[in-house]
Amino acid sequence: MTSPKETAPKAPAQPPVTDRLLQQFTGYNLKRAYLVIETELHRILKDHDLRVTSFSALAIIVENPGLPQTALANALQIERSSTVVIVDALEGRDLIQRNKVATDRRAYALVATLRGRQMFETIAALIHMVENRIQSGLTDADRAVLTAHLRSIRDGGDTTT
Amino acid sequence: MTSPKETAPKAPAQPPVTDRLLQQFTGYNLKRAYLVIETELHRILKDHDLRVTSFSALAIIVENPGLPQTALANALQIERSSTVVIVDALEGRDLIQRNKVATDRRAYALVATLRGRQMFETIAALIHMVENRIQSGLTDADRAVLTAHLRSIRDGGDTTT
DNA sequence: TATTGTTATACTCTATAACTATA
DNA sequence: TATAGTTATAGAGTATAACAATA
Repeated sequence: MTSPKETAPKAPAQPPVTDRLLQQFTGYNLKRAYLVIETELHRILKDHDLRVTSFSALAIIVENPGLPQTALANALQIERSSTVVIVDALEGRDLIQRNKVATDRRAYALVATLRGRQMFETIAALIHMVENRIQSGLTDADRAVLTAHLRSIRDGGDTTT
Repeated sequence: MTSPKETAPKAPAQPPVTDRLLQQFTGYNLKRAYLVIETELHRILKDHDLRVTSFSALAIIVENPGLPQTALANALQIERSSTVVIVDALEGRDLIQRNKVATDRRAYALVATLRGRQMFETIAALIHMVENRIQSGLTDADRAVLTAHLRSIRDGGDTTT
């Protein structure tokens, strides 16, 4: 394998260079499949001036009204200090509010505004549409099998359901 | 749904906040499954002081000896100027070389050194092991189905093979 | 005039550490 | 003493723009 053809012919400029090896990996196929959805996700979020982290924050706040910033940081797996910027931005756009907590005057209770909930619902619907379109080549049975397999990989083997 | 329980109880600090919605998406399951492999990949690469982009660059150069930096930039989907830093680092560690091109004195022909090829092979073997371990819960048939499904998603529906 | 590689610079995202006000 | 949120700062990674050498 890998015959030493050290001499390069010309090398076209477009997308010629595919790395054969990486394509063998399931991880690579997984990534490529995920990238299809991620790209669509980015496109949708861009229309609403959100990045993935901001949208995740919004989603978490919508689904967990009243949580403090530290819990948000844990959920997003980022540092507390980094949430400040994100929360600032969401608050500045009137998508969420920092409410006072009666029992602990250090903490904030984060809640989504009506506007925030509406934007979240809108985006969620768009994502669902993308999902449906992308999965149009799969039957319901296929989809179930796929989900089971992904879960199996995620959990490190097993499942087989 | 989403009853307005705007009052927050206490909010535990650990990993309590799961966003129900995101978990419905296949894209999310895809991401979680991919993250399992990506995490392992990062761990392996860290041992060799490489990041994903650096390793991709090395892989591409190993598989396409002699390609110029512009082609590498295209393959990696980054700017030409950004390849300079990456190529500098790989060259500084004697993993690749910048060779002169007789026919075009502006360009370089990038080739991996023996050391670079060996490191690449070592890492590739480690990745294969991770793949095998992670897929241990899947039969060969399962794996084939999974790959077909991933391809289907990647190509935007169809395949059904 | 266009292209290869380079440099200088700026921008985005995140982490670290130090601070404040509470607890 | 510990914790919630904040600030200032630094770092990693990448893009943009201008440049020299060559085509």
